Amino acid sequence: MRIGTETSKKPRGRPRGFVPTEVLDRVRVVFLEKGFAAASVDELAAAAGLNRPSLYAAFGDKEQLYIHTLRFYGQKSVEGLAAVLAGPGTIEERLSKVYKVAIDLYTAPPYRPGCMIVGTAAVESPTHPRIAAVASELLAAIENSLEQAFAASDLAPEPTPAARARMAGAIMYAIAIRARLGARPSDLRAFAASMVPLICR
Amino acid sequence: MRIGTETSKKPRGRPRGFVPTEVLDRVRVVFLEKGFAAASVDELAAAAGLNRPSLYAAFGDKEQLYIHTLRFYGQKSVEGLAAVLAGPGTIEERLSKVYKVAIDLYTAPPYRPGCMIVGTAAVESPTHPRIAAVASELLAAIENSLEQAFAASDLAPEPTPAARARMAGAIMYAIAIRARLGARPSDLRAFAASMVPLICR
DNA sequence: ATGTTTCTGTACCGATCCGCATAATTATCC
DNA sequence: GGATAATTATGCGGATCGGTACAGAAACAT
Repeated sequence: MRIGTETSKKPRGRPRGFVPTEVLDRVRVVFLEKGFAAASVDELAAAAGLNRPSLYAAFGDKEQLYIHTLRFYGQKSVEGLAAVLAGPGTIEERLSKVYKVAIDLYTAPPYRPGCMIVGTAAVESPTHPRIAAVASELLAAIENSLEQAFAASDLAPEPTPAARARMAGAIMYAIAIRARLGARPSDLRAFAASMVPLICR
Repeated sequence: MRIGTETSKKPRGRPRGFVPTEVLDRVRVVFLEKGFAAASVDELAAAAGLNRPSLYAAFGDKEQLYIHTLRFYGQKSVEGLAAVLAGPGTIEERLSKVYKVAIDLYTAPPYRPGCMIVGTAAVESPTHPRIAAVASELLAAIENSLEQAFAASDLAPEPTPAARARMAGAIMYAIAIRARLGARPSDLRAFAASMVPLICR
């Protein structure tokens, strides 16, 4: 099995008929809607546009495919978060932007899927420790990125940047859960707007 | 099918060999560990100590059994929350007690299961709207209970009790998620301890 | 005792599950 | 062109899935 996302120069045999990152992007949609356990490999292969053996050859079994997808999703999310936090404006404005972007993604029709980590990875943790480890890493990366932004801001030293980051993260997870349970985007925006000043006070 | 938890006086035929609430309590353990999709009816029946047909006759299909279990779990959780909030002490002390009780439940070995609503119901929401509805009701009840406690406290009118309740709820959901991902109880206690003064400020 | 009603237990159903064995296909290397 | 290497496509296979039919068992009513 070749690593799913590597890009070596000239492979020996027949070339792939697909782009691994595109496959992960299509598979993500299914995992995000149904979760790991309820998503069948048949559905995943159909969504990816290839057959089961190709999926297995490229990414391993269902758990490994899910982990590849989760890492792919999580890495892009963390990068997007860092990009917004590194942008212009006060820390309040940037945090508001973070929540705005997140709410748009989390409430995208027709699934209102929330966040893949909070919404689908958490449930598998007790029975799939490798999934739990990846999800924990990603949440730590998110909160680390938030902490750096707070540390670089001109907010009061108390609460500490770490405490603010954990709080901001908690609000994000709450948004993700409520989105997945069907909350309206307007309610989530109001929720975020009411929390930002409390985090940045 | 008789309603699972009713307690009529004198049923006509052969009496049940089980107590519905005890069955729900045993089934809850399996659902809490594996989630709805990954828990098989065979496992559930074995954990409950009865056969599949008896489960179906008493509670309906797997989704209805899960909903019965979720309501049973959620109602007891809401009652426990209200009891702690109605107890003695300042609002800070009572909120700390709420988190302490929650952390103990959420990190109970060997599964560190977190909360059934956040940890297992959320993932099914896009594909099982009835589960989503029940989960939303329960979260609303939790936040409503918190809001009443804040409204009855002597905290400053700003932030509003509703905002404090949503924030306190968000912290609780974050604790549940981190517990299910394997966080250590001591870290969760430190997290809760750092958040209580921010909520009650 | 007889009949009625309800629950229990066995056994089965078709469908779906995940993973792979095998063979055909398509590329590079010599 | 021939050999090698990697991917694709077909299809199977054992297991498990959720749900139920049916007959036996245990209570009440009369």
